[in-house]
Amino acid sequence: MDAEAIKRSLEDTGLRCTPQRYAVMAFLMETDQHPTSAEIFEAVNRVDPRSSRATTYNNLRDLVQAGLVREVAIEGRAARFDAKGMRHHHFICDRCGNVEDIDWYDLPSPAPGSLDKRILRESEVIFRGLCAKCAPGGASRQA
Amino acid sequence: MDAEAIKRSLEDTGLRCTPQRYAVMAFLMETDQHPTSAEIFEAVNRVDPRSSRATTYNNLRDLVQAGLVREVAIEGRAARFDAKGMRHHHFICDRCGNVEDIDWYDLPSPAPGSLDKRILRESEVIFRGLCAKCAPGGASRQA
DNA sequence: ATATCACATTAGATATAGTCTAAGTTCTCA
DNA sequence: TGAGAACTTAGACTATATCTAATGTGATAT
Repeated sequence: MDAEAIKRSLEDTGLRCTPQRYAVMAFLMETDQHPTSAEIFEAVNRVDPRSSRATTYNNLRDLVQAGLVREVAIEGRAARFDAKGMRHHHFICDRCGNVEDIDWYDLPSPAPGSLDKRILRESEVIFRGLCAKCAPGGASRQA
Repeated sequence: MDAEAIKRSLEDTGLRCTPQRYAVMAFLMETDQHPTSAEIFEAVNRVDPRSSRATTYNNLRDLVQAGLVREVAIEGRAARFDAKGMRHHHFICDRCGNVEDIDWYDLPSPAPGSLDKRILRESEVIFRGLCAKCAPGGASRQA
């Protein structure tokens, strides 16, 4: 996605396209690494040092509220962030904490009645388990 | 589950059945509220003040490691804990952060290949969305 | 043009959640 | 009964994230 498209997607949600906000969004769209806020802060300031930690947090909050970014909480670790592009599920490794995207596929609804009145957010779910590196026989590097 | 059964389940995993640890486990088994560590600490000490915060955290860590308890991370909030009884999925409300159990049902695996070498943990997943209270028309109390 | 005002950024203080340390206690088993 | 392992504890510490108050920036009206 080009600069103009990012700018438009920001403004479509009522957010100004500031250099700092743009940098966060652009970085999230070009990576598939599900970075933490600290990693985003570093990446943005590596290119052109011009965003504070507070602004990085502010912008991440705004982008999540605007529905452009998803935050993924992980037990005992910093939250990770993911630009919402195409619908997809997530997989989090129980051992190293890495987050991976899983291509979208339809999941059946829970037993009728058990989710009455609840609105599932597009039925995107989080799977847990051991990633390729951490599974027995894998390279098993701790992240 | 009675006291003896809790004691046995602890010792089966190699953990001593201390009063503090027993209290944490018993509280988690009798509630369906997915409490935070602070709530567990308070509940335990309300009955008989005899556990420190550090011990509560230590025991929660031990119980999670032993596979008797599940920790559920939530963006921007304290982790919540859940005694693993019968297999079940989880639902987390995007608005109030409440966690609900969803009765177990089989989910189809992701598209073949997309999880190569990954090991799904029993295919229990976390759904996201709006709970009954927070959905439009619901009572909408913030938790 | 420029005044105004809402939106945005910033450094640093503060809050919250959770971990570590070092000392003491209790259990187990030889 | 003594030794070592497992456990508990208060309080210090760390990590993550939010808040505050001052400053900066850009859109709009006049």
